[in-house]
Amino acid sequence: MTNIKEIAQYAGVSVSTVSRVMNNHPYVSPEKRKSVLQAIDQLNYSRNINAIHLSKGKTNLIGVIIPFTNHPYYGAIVQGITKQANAIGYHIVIFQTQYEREKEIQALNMLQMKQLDGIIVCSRISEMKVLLDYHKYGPIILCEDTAQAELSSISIDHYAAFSSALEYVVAKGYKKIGYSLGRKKSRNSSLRTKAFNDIMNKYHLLNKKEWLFEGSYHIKDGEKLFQDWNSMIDKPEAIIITNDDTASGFILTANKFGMKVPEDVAILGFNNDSLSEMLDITTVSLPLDWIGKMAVDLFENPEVIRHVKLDYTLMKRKTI
Amino acid sequence: MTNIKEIAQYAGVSVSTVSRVMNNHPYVSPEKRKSVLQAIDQLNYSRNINAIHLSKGKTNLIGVIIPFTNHPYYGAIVQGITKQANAIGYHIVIFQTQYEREKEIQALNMLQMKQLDGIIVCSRISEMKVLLDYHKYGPIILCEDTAQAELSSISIDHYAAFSSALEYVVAKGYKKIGYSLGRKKSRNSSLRTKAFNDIMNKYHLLNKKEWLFEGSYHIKDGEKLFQDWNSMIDKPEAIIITNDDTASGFILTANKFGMKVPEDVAILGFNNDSLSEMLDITTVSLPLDWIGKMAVDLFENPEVIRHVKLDYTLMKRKTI
DNA sequence: GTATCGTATGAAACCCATTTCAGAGCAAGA
DNA sequence: TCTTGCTCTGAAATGGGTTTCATACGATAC
Repeated sequence: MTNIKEIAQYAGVSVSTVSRVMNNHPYVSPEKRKSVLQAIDQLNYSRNINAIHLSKGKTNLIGVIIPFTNHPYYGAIVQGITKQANAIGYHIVIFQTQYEREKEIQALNMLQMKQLDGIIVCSRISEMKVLLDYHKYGPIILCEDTAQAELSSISIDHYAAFSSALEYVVAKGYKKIGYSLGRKKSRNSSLRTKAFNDIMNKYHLLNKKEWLFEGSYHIKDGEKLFQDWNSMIDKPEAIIITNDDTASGFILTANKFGMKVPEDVAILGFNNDSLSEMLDITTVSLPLDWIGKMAVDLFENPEVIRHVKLDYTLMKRKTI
Repeated sequence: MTNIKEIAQYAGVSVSTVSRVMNNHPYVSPEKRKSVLQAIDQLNYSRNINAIHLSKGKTNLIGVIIPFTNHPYYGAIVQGITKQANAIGYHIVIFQTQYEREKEIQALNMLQMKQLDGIIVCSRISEMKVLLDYHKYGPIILCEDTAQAELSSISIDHYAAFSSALEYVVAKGYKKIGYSLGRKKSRNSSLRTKAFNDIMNKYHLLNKKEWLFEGSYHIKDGEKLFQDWNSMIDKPEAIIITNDDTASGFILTANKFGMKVPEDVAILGFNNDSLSEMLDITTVSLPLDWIGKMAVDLFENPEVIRHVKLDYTLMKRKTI
């Protein structure tokens, strides 16, 4: 591998001059620039970026922590992140945790060791104080509803979004209402739970423990959700399902069993996936690609800690 | 930031010894090891990985080139890659090209500049010779059916898979058969086209140009596909659709228009997504996560150029 | 005529670890 | 007693850039 020294020799200049040419610095005479360029071409030189990283102390790499790659919710966020990151000259390293804490720590360690310039946490496992601990090594952006003074965040107001969804269900006249979540203990989930409890109290509606369903991630989970619901003696008449994938699985399974939505059970989903559009699922549209874009924006301005909230939209369709 | 030198000083040893401790080399006396460990703890030291990368000449990073992140096909492959890569101590950098050549070149340049130890190309844009050009900088693994002597590859035998799908359609008695592709000019597509032409010739069936549909990627494309099909005067009675996402979009749209599958039009998909299972779509199951896993295996053994072919399975369900 | 400023250039310091090489000390085998 | 051979250690070379600092020169300002 030829290096900058050889180029300097070949071109009859100093390494500084070569470096200046490579980085488009001014103050290089046209003749020297030309001979450097020639040397680069002749010797087929390309810089060793690891040396640059070492020297500059940055890598133009952002770590992205997600639980799954093959999921529309995270796929959409990652899409948004990638686009914006590319736009500002960054690339992203994917950390697929499958909710294993260790994988998340790996990413944080890479921040500490300077392999990453920053981290975007789409779904968190560790406690907040662990993240705060690592924040000194570089910006950590949270995609969750938080008010941490030290960490910027970008999120949807899940409390409000869920509330408005539930208000809509109530307004439609449903009284026996259930809901489903992914992980019970995630930040988003707890906000939704709070919203659910508050609204149900407000209208003095029955809030049955069994009508909270867990483990809704993928389309297949919707199948299980239907079976759980179907095996109940006292069934909720409407279910707010945490994402459209699971909602779709529920509805398609229901149809197989000869049941109709919303006649037999009303469904309201989240995310406004293209699948939900196809199935005419009433859902709360979340601007996922914007979350990604904004996360990168926040990363770019680490001096200013901000908590950005994005808007949601209720898409009224035909499942409730 | 404290560095290895400071640790050495603090612990009263040489940097070599510190390095030995960090890398678990033998031949360090227990006392020195202990004092180094203490120093590390005291000064809260962590290695600068960029220096390690520079020194070792590798980064434990694999680039992955895909067109989209939010797509089940690539999501599944990436899932497989990530898992296996993690297992051998690697991380992956995503290059989402959206079929822009420039993005692909970016990845190749990062290989050249040693930011990546290798590249897995899930969907290629550039001509083969471009890739061959960069192969000298590190292993490039192709996820496509190729016989390149210099590059390892992992693929499904798309010719055989498509052929057997088509044979099945023919055996079901269909004579007017169409098919859809993503990009017409991709390697996989051309294999499918060849298979289509061969089989149609074999059975002396009509091979109409208009019955080849393009641009099938996402579920929404299925909607358009249906409309295209529906507006035809002379319609094919069966369509082999290049992926389950598009097939699902087609079927759901058809249902909205009051048409039934397979009564009004028979559909056969590819990939065996969970959505296809839900919708009972007859499809060709492709082991996508295995593609990912095998790609990493091939990357790991760059001395041996291999062309691995994985098996497919026809999932007979209810849309044909 | 002199002070000042912008352009141009190279030497050297700096970023930070790994790894080779040489040598020291000590124990076991001949 | 002498030779191997193993354990342990540090100096120095190596990987390859960026950037600061000092300096030189020509041109403009006063």
